[in-house]
Amino acid sequence: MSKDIHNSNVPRVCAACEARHRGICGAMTPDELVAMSKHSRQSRFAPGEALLAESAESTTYANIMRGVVKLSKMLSDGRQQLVGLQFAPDFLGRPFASESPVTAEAASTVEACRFPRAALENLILHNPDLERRLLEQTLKELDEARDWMVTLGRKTASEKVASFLFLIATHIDPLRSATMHKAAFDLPLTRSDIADFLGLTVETVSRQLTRLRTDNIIEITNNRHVVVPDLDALSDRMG
Amino acid sequence: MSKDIHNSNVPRVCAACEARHRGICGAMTPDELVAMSKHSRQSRFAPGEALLAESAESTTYANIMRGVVKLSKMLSDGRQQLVGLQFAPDFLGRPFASESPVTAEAASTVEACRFPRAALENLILHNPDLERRLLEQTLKELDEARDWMVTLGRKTASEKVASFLFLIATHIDPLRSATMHKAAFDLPLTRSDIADFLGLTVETVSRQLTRLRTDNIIEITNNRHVVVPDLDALSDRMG
DNA sequence: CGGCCGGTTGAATCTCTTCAACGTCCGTGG
DNA sequence: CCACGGACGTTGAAGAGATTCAACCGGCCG
Repeated sequence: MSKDIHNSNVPRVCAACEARHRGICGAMTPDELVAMSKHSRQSRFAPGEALLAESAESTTYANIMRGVVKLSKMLSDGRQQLVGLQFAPDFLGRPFASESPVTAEAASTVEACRFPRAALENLILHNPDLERRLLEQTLKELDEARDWMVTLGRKTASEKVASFLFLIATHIDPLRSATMHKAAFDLPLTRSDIADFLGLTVETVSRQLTRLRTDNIIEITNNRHVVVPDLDALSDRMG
Repeated sequence: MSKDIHNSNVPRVCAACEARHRGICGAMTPDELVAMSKHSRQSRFAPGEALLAESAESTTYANIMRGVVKLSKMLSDGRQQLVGLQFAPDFLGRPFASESPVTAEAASTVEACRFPRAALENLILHNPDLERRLLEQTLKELDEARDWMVTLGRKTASEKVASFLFLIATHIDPLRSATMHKAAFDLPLTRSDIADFLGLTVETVSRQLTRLRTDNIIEITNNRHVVVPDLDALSDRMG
């Protein structure tokens, strides 16, 4: 976070940004950040607001600075499936394509740094590291998607819910260490979102959550706040 | 296919290769092909043979020249999920990582062009187009994975089987045009593989196949050969 | 206050799985 | 040569897990 402390060239917004040294911005020089920040604009999205629409034209990309974004796809009859969750400092948008293959909506309140497609694509031409970062994020998303395919295709309802809670517990706080055995967080998704993520119904999700609660694997207060006293006990339920 | 016809520098194996102008090789100059072909070696894999093992060290990458490769992941108790199918001229392997996150096995007889990790990674340093191709293939795989998540999470057994047949019908023959309404092919997967791809049991797959057959959506001979007289009728069953 | 959204719980239903039997094909070995 | 065993596939009957339908609760906003 302090690599730029002696470099007054770094734009103020970037110097203060959590994501400055991560995500694609981590591959940019101070000069490049200056160039980008001229085109970029920070904006805030309320839960439910769309950042990208499935198979719709989009002329901007974004970096997530805070909050959780849900990626989803829909069948013609309205059935919906969440195909990914994104957290800071993830890059949002489909490189080199004007159409996004997915819908992206703010799950919680989201702050994002948006910039035009062309600005990034020009920068890439001169900075191969940037393309490398994009490739690496895409590979990470591919790994996550494939991991989730196993959950969707082969796990039971209770294993799915446990897997979801574990995913959130380990991703929502970028600062928490991997060795901690306890976790506490607010669920960024409604029961209905969770159901769409897991390929289940709301009722099934609700039943499995109460079961995990009565089995003392988790505590729930206010419907949204979850405490996991022992992550190992939770992961034992993931199959 | 004839772009190299006046260029005697292109290695003979590459000039004859179906994938010469596609996949990552399409981004290589004749000189680069020469350099790569010094390190590469074509090999053949029988159905069931492994090309990569999940979370195992791997020092080679490969391009698929012919056949179908299945990518899979396994849970600790043995439950298995196929997370992707790859066809010529797909690139196989995880760029910039020594461990593959998935197992890759030949489904049908596969011919592949293998080369050491280092050879490709060195080449990438001098040829950004190559990295672009890798990014594009990764994005394509990500899109496919997310499409399949919808199938796994939200479709019924019969919709899943129809979706699978449609996927094979439209991917197994690289030459068929997208406008053709009829398709005929040999299934590259056993019923058990299909079940693992769809998150179902073999019995359910078998029942849904016979149902599609008695409904005259498909014809099956020899358990493996499938004729789809009307792809539109099939896609009506995909949900 | 009334209505709506998000969530939980119960009972009935249904889809898919499980368990079991059986058929075919094919390579092996007595 | 044919009998045997195993891999692959289909079909039937019983069972389990998730869905569907319905009722209900609490909080919030107009």
